[in-house]
Parts: sequence; structure tokens; C-alpha cells
Amino acid sequence: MHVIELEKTFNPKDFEERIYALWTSRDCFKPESGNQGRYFSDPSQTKSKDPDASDKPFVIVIPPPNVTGVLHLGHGLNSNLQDILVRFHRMLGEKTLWVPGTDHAGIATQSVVEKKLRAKGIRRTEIGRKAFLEETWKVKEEHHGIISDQLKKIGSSCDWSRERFTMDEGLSQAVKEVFVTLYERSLIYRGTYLVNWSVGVQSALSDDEVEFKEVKGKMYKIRYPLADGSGFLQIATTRPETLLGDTALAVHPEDDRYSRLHGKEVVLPLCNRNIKIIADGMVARDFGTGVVKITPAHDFNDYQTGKRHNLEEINIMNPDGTIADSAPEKYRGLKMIEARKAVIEDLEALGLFDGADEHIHQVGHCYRTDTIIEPYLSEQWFVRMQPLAQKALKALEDGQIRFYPKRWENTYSHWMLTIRDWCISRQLWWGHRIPVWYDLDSGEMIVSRGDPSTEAQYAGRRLKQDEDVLDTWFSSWLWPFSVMGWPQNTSDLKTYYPTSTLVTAYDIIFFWVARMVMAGLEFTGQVPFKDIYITPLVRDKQGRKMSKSLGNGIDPIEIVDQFGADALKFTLAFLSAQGQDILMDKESFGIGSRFANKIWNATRYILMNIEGRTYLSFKKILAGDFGGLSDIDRWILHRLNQSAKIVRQALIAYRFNDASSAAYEFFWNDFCDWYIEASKLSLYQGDDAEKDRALTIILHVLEESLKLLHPFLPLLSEEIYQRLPQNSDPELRRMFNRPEGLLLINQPYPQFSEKFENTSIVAGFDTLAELVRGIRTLRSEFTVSPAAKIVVAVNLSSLASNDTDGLESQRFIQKQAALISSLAGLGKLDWFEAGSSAPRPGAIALAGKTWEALVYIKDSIDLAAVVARLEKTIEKEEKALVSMAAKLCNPGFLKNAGAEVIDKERQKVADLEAAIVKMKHYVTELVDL
RNA sequence: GGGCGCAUAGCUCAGUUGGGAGAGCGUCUGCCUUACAAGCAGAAUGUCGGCGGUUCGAGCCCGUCUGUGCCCACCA
Repeated sequence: MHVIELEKTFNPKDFEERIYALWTSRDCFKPESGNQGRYFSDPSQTKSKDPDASDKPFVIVIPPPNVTGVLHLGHGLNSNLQDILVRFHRMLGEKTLWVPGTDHAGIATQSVVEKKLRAKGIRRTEIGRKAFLEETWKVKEEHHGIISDQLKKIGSSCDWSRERFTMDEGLSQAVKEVFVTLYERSLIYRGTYLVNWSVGVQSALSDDEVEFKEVKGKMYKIRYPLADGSGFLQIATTRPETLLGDTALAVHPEDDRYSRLHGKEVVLPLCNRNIKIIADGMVARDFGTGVVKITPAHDFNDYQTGKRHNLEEINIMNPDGTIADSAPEKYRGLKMIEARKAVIEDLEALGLFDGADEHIHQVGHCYRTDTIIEPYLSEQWFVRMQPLAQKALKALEDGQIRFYPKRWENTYSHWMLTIRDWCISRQLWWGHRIPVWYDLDSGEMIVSRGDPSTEAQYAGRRLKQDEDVLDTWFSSWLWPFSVMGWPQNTSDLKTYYPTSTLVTAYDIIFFWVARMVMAGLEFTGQVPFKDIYITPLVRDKQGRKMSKSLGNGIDPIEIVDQFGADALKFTLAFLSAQGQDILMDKESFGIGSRFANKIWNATRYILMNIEGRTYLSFKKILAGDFGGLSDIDRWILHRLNQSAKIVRQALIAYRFNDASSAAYEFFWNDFCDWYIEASKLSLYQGDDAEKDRALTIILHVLEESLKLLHPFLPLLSEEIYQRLPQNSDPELRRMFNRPEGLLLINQPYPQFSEKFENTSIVAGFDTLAELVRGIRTLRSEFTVSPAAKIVVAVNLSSLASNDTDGLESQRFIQKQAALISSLAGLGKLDWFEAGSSAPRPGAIALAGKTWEALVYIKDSIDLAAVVARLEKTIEKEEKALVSMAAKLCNPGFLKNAGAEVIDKERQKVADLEAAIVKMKHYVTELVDL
């Protein structure tokens, strides 16, 4: 065989970039490449379809990261899980597409650019909208490559030829189309309402963009003198400065304390205006004094109350958060917080301030700038959400969409049920400008897909486009179909929409997931995806979110540099238990790193042995040629078969930790620890024919393992796959009619097959493993050097009948045991009979379920320790026996448990009893020794 | 105030139809055994948060309490 040895030291840097470049150079990530879709698009294809493969393409659209952002570990996790799914489905033979792209992220990006300008002493208002946007596009272009390069660096198999940006030409078209259509369907309206105003951004926000935080504040008690001079009313407020905009006081209609005051007036302190006392059910009688100040323009409750009572709405705030001219001159221009202080001081001077109590309450903060949200009266655009929500709710009820884990469905429906209209206008420059024009003369409003100012129809009219832009999510919610070319009926749209699975974190279920379902249903009549996998959140070991301010973030690229992309990917998958946040630090990546190293070295060992060997036909070996399969071969093929089943089931159920750990356990525990060790019998001691036979099988199992592992360690598995002789040697490829090329697009995913199922072989293996472990433990107890050869007499007569196969198995196990546990030799089979109570002097007896052995160790140093250990075990087992036996005496158990269960229990008790008897027997012997 | 999670080995967590408790890391012991010391072999470690219930049988089902985290919500 053609020899390619692996470098002694595993270094992912040697191949990661090269392998990724190889994939892209062959257009592997395009759904048209390789074997993708082979089972259904080509009628002449004779290969049978994978039982787990769907006839439809498998499609994922990436949750577009912020274009000016950098990859954080959350992206790393998210992209990795998508990559695993995509690679798995690709190998199932489905046509597979993963669409990458980025989001223009209005507020975040504009802030970045503003900050940059400010560093140069420039304000955006100084350079104007046009220049500012040019600058922003420049920044976008500079940054754009960062995220995609980082995604490439972690091995993401996205189709880069289909990369999109939320503000590119096509997507802008989609946004306009949607805006105008919704307007035409009366689902978009404009009006003056109280909205969440971010003073930091100086823009309106949607309800979902407000984060409520617990704040230690004060409850101020203020006197409002009655206008008729008959006294005063005390009110309590957390925001005394809004007093300047009060237009009423309210009491509960049935509150006897105040019923005589309904309709009377109080003098608004500091403003010298009279305001009415109204009765309204919104007032809680038992809170404070039962009197509430009403400021319709600066409080959401008061706004509603104001509407009910037709109160005046006095806006006392400027967009920048300072007091407006509608307030008394003294306070104008002060920031709200400064005004608070001034108001309290002035009230105190007037004897109207009754002190303040500590008060903890929830205060809305801007999710981007973390500044306090002010309710602010302004003219904005809104989407009427209820009609959309109804459809989206029904889609969940009908089972058209499904969340993993399922509990997020409650979050989704709860949001849908309590939904309010969506404020979509933002007072920013960076974003999709609202496609509405106003005739400056007539005031007419023109909502248009095109640009009316260039259309003949509007020639000669003075038109001005709405100054505002749309909420970023107004383009994101179209993502699954806009990236496919909608509103054009493109072939991509027809082929790849609706998509299959959405992979995202729970913090954007409202912002994004829910709204995408709405938009999908409204504009395409279909849900945009069927499965929604909600990823865990990555946290530090203390359970805190990773953030810049805490400095506890982990840079995925740093991890790639230190451990390799596969180590990053494998570790994240391994730790991704469904519905459980991941707590980790840098050291956690040792899991993946060590595993990758293990795979490398196992392969290295195998490749070191191929010099001069002949690669045989695995099929023929299966058929019994070249000596056929040995028991241990049957066992590893059985385990591989089982593992393929487990991994597949886990991936289909989005159980990434189960999938990756099943593959891990198979490779490390079964393949490396046992099978490769056992192979040394053949590779070191066998004749040429045996070496060829053994190596062919081991290469086969290795290759299957690489396929199994590919979704989790794509770069490494591809690299090694390329180096296996059956793939690197053109002659072998021709001879065995093997596909040329690449693991990721040419090879099917390992699948379960009945023909490799072999439960009886598992029993044989268990005997071997038990025997070997027993001998190893003894060695360890007696501190016998691993290099020292010892003698063991083994009796396996209870293992199998005396037919040829049985004897063959016994001999095989003996040889394997001798090899794996470094024995000098083994006694003759017939030397030691079952149940013999007279072991030779100097021997220590061992026993398992189906075997007994005598281990000759002359240099025993601590017999007492062995006896003690054995006695401890006996004690433990006897306890277990008591409870198990009790079960069998329990009439209830015998009556209610199934016959099968009872039989199983009986067998277990019998086995345990026998084992205990044996152990006791050995203890006496040991003591006598 | 409502809703949803989580409490299992020193740490981080698995445990999918209820049938004698598991992994990784860490710890201890012995090994540089011609693939791997990023390794190998062996060992120790748990009233599965408390209490009660259902059941022949509960880490798993039900109730309740405690601790803890998140989401939603107009008590000024």
C-alpha cells in the first residue's frame, strides 16, 4: 500500500486552512455539488435512499450577525450547531444549503460610526445625512469581511456564493414590497402615540427593545394644594420632574376618602396651573395615599387614563432628554435627572415636599445604549400585529412549527397572545428609509415601491421622503425568503424555501423568530422553517453571561489558534445539552483538543503499519474470504453499527451532546482502547495474510469512524480521510471503484444495518474485558510492573459449549487477554477445571460470570489490601443481593411485574449469588496463602 | 404579581417510555508498555435539595417547601 505517514505531533494549523480552501475550491458547500440530492434528483441513480433522508432539500439560513461585529462564542456555538446539522444532512444525501449573511444592525452600526466620527471631533449632524451614510457604508465594507472570515476559520460550510446583507439591493426591494403591501392591507399605520424613547439613541424603540432593570429609586411624597384653599392632597411618585406635565390627579371612584373631591381642582405646584381631580378605576386605593398624578405625555398608564378622560397631553421633553419649552422657563434645558433635583428643591422651599422613601422598582433601559427609556409622545409608524399573530399562533397549534426544547413554545405563544403594535420607525440615518413621500404643498402622503420623485406621474410636485428609517428587525423578519430572492419568484425561492431548521438563541425569540413566522405566513403563505432549535447560552464558570464589560468573554478565534477549529467545534457540541446553558472556560476546550489529538494518533498508528501491506476487499472479508472476521472484528463492527444508530437518532432530535459523546465513546473507548489494542495481536504476531486482513478491516472501521465524526470534527476528519491509502492511492481507488474526492460530499453517513447486529458477540467481549480488567486490577493492587510478564491460568469452559466455535472463541480470548494484559503465557485450558477449590500455591484466583482464572504473582506485596478490597466488594454486593432478593419475595412484585421482568430479576439474583460465593471462597484462599 | 427552568461525585453536567446511580475535568496510585504523558492502567468519591404521596418498586410520576436563575407584567 501507498504510505503516507502522519507527522508525529498533531498540529491543526498544518491542515485546517488548506482543507477549507480545498472545499471552497471545489464548491462543496453549494447544494448542487457532490452527491447532494443524488437519491431523488437523478432517476437513474440506483443507490437506495438513506432511510433518514428527506426528499426535500435541507436548508438553514444563518441568523445574520451584526455586520460591524466580531464573532463571539455565542456565534461560535450557533454556527457550529448549524454546521453539524448541515454536514449531517449533506452526508445523508439531501441537497443541502446554508445561507450566510450579515445584518446592517441600525442602532449598533450607527453608534459605531458616530463614535468613530466623534473621536475626530465630528458630529453626524455637521456632515449631514449623505456624507454620514457614505462613511457608514465605508465602515460596513471594511468590517464586512471580518465576520465571514471568522466563520470560515471555524470551518462553517456555508454557501458563500449566496451570501446576503440586509441592506443589499434585493433585500431592500423586499423591505419596500413588504412595507407597501402591509400599508395596502391596512396593517401599517402612522400616528402620534406615546412610545419608548431612547435618549441615548434619540430614537423610538419597540416594546421588545426595552429592558427592564431593577433600580433603587425613591418614592417622593408631594402635596398638591386644593384650588379652593381647603387643604392639600398628598401624592407619591418616583418621577417628580414629570409634575411639570401633569394634567390631572386621579382617585379611585369608590374611594370614600376622596369622593367629595371628584371634579374639583388642585393647583399644580411650580406651574401655577389648575388641574382637575378625576375618578378612575386604574387607581389602587391601597397604594400610597390613593391619589395619583396624571402625566399623559410621560407615562404609559397616564396616557391611557388621559385618553379616557380627554386630558391635555403636555410634552415636557425634547428628543435629547432635556426639559422642553412647554415647562416653566426655569427648568428648560435641564436634563430630566437635573430637573428632578430642581423640582424637589423648589417644592421643599414651598413646603410641599413631604420627604421620600427608598423604593425599588423596574425601570426600562435601552437594550443598546443602556440609557433610561423615556415614554415620549411622537409621530411614528406602526405595524398592526394582532392579525399577524393570530396566524402565527395557529401555525404552532397546527404543528407546522416545532421548538426544541419544547418549552419555548410557551414563550412564543405567550408573546403572540399579549402582542401590541410594533413601532417600526426609527429616528436614525442608517437603515431602510421609510418608502413614503409627502407632497410639501398638499400634504398628500405617497406610499410607494419606487421613487415617486423620479416618476412622471409626480412631475413638478415638491416631494420629500420620510426622514425616518425602519427598525432593523423589519428587514430581518423577511430573511428566510428575502435571501432566496423574494419578491421575485426565483428558482432558489422555489427550491429552498421554506427552510428546514432555524438555529438561534432564546434571547431573540421575540425580536426575530416570532416575527419571521408572521412574515413568512403573511407573504409566502408558508411557515419559514419547520424546526426551531433554541441553543444554550454560553456563560462563564460562574454562570455569568460573557460580556465585554466583565471581560470574561472567550474569543473563538483565539481558541482556534490555540487548540484548532475542530477542538472548538467538538467541545461546543459535546457541552450542548438541550435546554441547558453552557458554563465553560478556556480549559474546557481541552475536551475537543485531546480528542482530536487522539484521533490523529490512532490514525498515525494505523498508517505506520501499512508499509508493505495489501489492501483487500472488505466485502470479501465480510463474505468469509481471506479468513473472514474474528470475534473482535464482529464486536467492533457491531459497536460501530450501534453508534451510527445512536448518533443519527440524537442528531435528528437535536441532541448534540448525545450525538457527539456517542461518537466520542465509540472512537476512544471501543476503537482505541480495545480494538486497536487487540489488533496488535494480528499486526505484530500475525503472518502476512493475517496482517493484510486485519489492516483492511481496521482501515475500514477508521474510515467509517471518520464519517461518523465528520459533522463534529470536519477539518480533521477530512484531512485524515484524504490520507487513508484507499483514498490517496489512485490504483486502489480504481481497483475498488471508490469515489474520488471528499468526505463531506462524496460519502454517505454511516447507517445502522441488521447484518452487523451481533448481541452474542457482546457477551464474548464482555468476558474478555472482564478478565483483562481483573488481571489489570490485580497487577495494580500488587504493583506489578506493566512490563513484567506474569502467568495466568484461565478457565473459560462456562463461556461456550465445546463445539469448534466455542473453543475457537476461548482460544481467541486467551490470546487477546495475554496480549492486552501483557502476560507471559497462559495455562492450558484443561488444566484448571471449573469450581476447583485447590488452586496451586502462589496463585490468586479471579472469577467473573463466565470465567475463572488463577494469576501467579510471586512478588505480592500487599495481600491484605486485596482481601480488604474483596471484602468490601462482597459487603456491597450482599447488600444489593438482599434488596434484590427481597423484591423476588414480594408478592406485589410477583403479581404486578411482567413475567419478563421477573425472569430477568431471578437471573440477576442467581448470578450475583454465585459471584458472591466465589468471592468468599477466594477470600479464604487468599488468607490462607 | 404571573410564567418557565434548575438543584445528581470536589467542579461542570448527562441520565428519553419508573426495575441494583454515569461522563468529562479534578484527586490519589503505578507506568515515557515501539500511535498518543494532550497518553495508558488502576482506585476513591454520591441520605440523586428537604418533606409527603402514587407504585410491588421513584433520581425519574404527583403534591409541597427551601434555595437559585431567567422571561413576562402599567401598582404610580
